[in-house]
Amino acid sequence: MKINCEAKADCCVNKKLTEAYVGLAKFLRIIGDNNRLKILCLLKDEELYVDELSCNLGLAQNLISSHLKILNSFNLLKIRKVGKKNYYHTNREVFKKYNSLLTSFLKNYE
Amino acid sequence: MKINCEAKADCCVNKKLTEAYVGLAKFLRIIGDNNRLKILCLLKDEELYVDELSCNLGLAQNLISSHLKILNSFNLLKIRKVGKKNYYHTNREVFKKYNSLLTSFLKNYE
DNA sequence: TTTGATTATCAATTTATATTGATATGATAG
DNA sequence: CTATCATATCAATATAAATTGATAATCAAA
Repeated sequence: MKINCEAKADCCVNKKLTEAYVGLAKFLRIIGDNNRLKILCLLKDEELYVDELSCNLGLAQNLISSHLKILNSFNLLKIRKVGKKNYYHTNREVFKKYNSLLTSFLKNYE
Repeated sequence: MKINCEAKADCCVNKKLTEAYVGLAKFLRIIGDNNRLKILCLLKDEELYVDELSCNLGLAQNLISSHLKILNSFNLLKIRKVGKKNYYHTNREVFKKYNSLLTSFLKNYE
């Protein structure tokens, strides 16, 4: 027996909505990594440069660097360059945006 | 020059906290998939059985089934079996738990 | 203007995850 | 029972992402 799928749900057909979900999924995967979560945690209320992150997390410098690049690719971070050092801190506006998107998604399940 | 890492941040040493973050990261990856987000979206306020999900999303039955298994592995869903059909709906308590964990994490960045 | 410090990049590898095709399982009606 | 519907499983493949090792780029001080 065939199922009637004529009336598809909004989240499957609404262009705006599906695009928002693609962005949301991407955001979730970007912060859904143990090492990136730790990086973000360290950057919670101070800015740190790469070697400090590397040292604190016990992870190779290039690994930290590549995770920072990934976080940066989503504009989750900002850099302040001082001499040789690159100080990273969080980009609160972008977090705010995805936080509210996520909140409105998750509140449907509470 | 060596960096002093004696005083590591809480999120790097606190056992309870780091474990919570491992769970959080896992949760984020589990819902951070486009198809699983769509499934959750469809299950927002009704229960559906596998073929309905498959039909609505235009995805193969076994693919839906495996995504449901993944969501289920994290207790995000509940099943109600009626005859041959398995109706899935969301497990609100678990969402609530991770939602609050996530909220308290993200609020640091607003 | 070379040296050391700091960070980024890159190719190679490993690990994780998603998808597909085929098949098995379980339930129900006849 | 047997046929069919609904779902799950499984091996194989494909895709994506993380990690490593080596090296390049960048900057500042000596």
